[in-house]
Amino acid sequence: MVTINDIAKKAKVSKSTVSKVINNYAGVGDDTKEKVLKIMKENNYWPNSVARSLSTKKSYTIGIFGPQILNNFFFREVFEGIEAVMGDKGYDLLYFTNKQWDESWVDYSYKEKCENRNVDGVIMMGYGKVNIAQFDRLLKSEIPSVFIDLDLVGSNTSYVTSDNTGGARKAVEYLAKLGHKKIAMIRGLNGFKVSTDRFVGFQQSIKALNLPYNSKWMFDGDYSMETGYQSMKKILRLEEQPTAIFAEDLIAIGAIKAIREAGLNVPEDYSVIGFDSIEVGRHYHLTTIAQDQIGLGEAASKLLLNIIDQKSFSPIILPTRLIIGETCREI
Amino acid sequence: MVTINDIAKKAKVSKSTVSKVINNYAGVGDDTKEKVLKIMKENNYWPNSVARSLSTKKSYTIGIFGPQILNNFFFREVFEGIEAVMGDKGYDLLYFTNKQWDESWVDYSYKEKCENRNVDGVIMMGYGKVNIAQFDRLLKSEIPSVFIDLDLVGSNTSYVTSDNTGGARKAVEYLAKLGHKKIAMIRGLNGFKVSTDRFVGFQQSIKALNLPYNSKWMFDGDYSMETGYQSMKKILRLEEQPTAIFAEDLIAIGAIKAIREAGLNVPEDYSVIGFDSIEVGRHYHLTTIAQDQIGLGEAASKLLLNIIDQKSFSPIILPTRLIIGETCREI
DNA sequence: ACTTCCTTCGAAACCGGTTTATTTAATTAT
DNA sequence: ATAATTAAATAAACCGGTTTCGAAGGAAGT
Repeated sequence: MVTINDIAKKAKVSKSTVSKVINNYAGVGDDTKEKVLKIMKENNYWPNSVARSLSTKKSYTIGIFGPQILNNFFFREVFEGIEAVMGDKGYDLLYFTNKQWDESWVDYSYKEKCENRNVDGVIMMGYGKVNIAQFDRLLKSEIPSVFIDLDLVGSNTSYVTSDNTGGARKAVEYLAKLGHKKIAMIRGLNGFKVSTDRFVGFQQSIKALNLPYNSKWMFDGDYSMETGYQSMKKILRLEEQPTAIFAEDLIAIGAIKAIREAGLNVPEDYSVIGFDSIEVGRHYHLTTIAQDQIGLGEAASKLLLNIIDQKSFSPIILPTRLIIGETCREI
Repeated sequence: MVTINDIAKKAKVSKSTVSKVINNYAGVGDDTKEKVLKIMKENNYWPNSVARSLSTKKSYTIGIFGPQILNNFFFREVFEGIEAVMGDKGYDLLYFTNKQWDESWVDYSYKEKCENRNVDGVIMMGYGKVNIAQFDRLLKSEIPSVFIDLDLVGSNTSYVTSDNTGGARKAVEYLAKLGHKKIAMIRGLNGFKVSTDRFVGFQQSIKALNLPYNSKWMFDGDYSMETGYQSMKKILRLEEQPTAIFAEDLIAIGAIKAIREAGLNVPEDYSVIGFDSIEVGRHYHLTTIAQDQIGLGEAASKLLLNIIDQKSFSPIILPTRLIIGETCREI
């Protein structure tokens, strides 16, 4: 690897002078500058980021924490949005794997991992509301951080999320507009803020529109087809039947599967409306409340860059959008 | 951030002693060691990876290059396999974004970016066969690298891929077993090795089984539903019709869409067999030749670790597997 | 011709670690 | 008691950069 010393030697100048050329600082004569640039070019030289970040404390690296986000339909798209914005600004992305730290030795967590790698900021995603104490030290630290879908704020922390409550209201209002009154809801993990918010929105609309609320129509589990499938099977056995199901996309798809297996159909026998708008849902022509996943990633990135520059810390709430597919009908 | 100097000061020893404790080197008395460890723990201290990698040349970071792999169904799963193995071994993943380099200034490419970030090795994926000259400098460098689906070897380079030729043969043989003789093939990007290999396997089987080959049944495009959709529309207009279609999953799904739009059905009117086994295909109950995406990521990671340790450089070819769904029928 | 003021450049310290070589202290051998 | 050996600890150099500060040299002012 060619270093700044090699360049200095070849150009017969000091490394400080080379450094000034690299950073385009003043105080270097035109001739010298040109000579150094020429030698840099000839040797394919580029200053080593690691060494540089050691002294500048700026690494042009953004850390990403998220358990199992790579095999998650939703977060993969968010990741894409992050890449777009961060790549544009010259940042690379450091994905922290879930390596086994010897927790007994030292309380080594998000904050320490970020400091350890000198990341300029970090995006946190895929975390629930439970056990948020684990983020305490990060929130109190100097490290700029943005949470996705978890409303945490701190000295250098903010968050980005979709308008989950409003989105859920939209879903209920749409179903109501189609004439549905008896609406079931199957939601994902109870400890996750997003699902709680959607449940709140659901209840708000039920109340506002004066629709019946039946606790037997409420289910939760995880964000899987299996949850939808099993919950729908339970619904199918109920005496008092709902006419519509509201559930996150993957869950909704599982529900549709159960409905079809029972010899019934969507939207003839049940209307189903999803939430998320993941790619798979489109193949089912699922009517759904769409989030803007890529937009979430982009917004999180822009917010993080703003925090890094100490310009703005305001949380961002993105609107949702009703996408009419073929899984709801008028009754 | 607490540094080695802070610890040294608090423990009243030199930083070299602390370093020896950190690395568990000999030459430190038991009492001293214990004292230093205690102070490290009390201060949540962990040695800074950046500084460390500057002197050791080992960063515990693996670079990942891949244009647009995040919005690609296939590579996202490969990524998951990489995370599993690398995370286990204590490596984090550095995803290189496609920032705009000023190419006019210096020939700054894969090799330089890797050196620049001190990555211990790099996994390259999503590249075609065309323009492989861009990898020349990387192949000749010291940087351990593994290509996925591109058969490049070098002083510290090897590759991992699926048995695409054999997989394609399996597809044709299966269709032939079901009685199909007229088989169309729609394949992805012409410049990509994987598609070329699959085409070779296809032709081998056609010849071996003495089936008719019709160049009008051969299409290429990219790895998209649109390619499948458009190609299938052309097939539907052909005078001499094939009875089966072989295409990569996403393309196959596009073809199925075109078939259904034409008022026909799968497998009644056409049998369709895919290649890849991406998650979406499962929702279509697609019969397909499955690759092991996660296995590819795992194999690439293990191979890379072997190259880093200078233990083994042999390319790895993973077998494929026929998954029988509901899109092929006997005729 | 002498001071003053820029401009250009390099020496040295620094970032937070590792590593080599050397000093210091304690132990063993003679 | 002295020399030789060993173990423990540190000083200093190093990794590849940045940054501060002072020196050297030339131009301008008087």
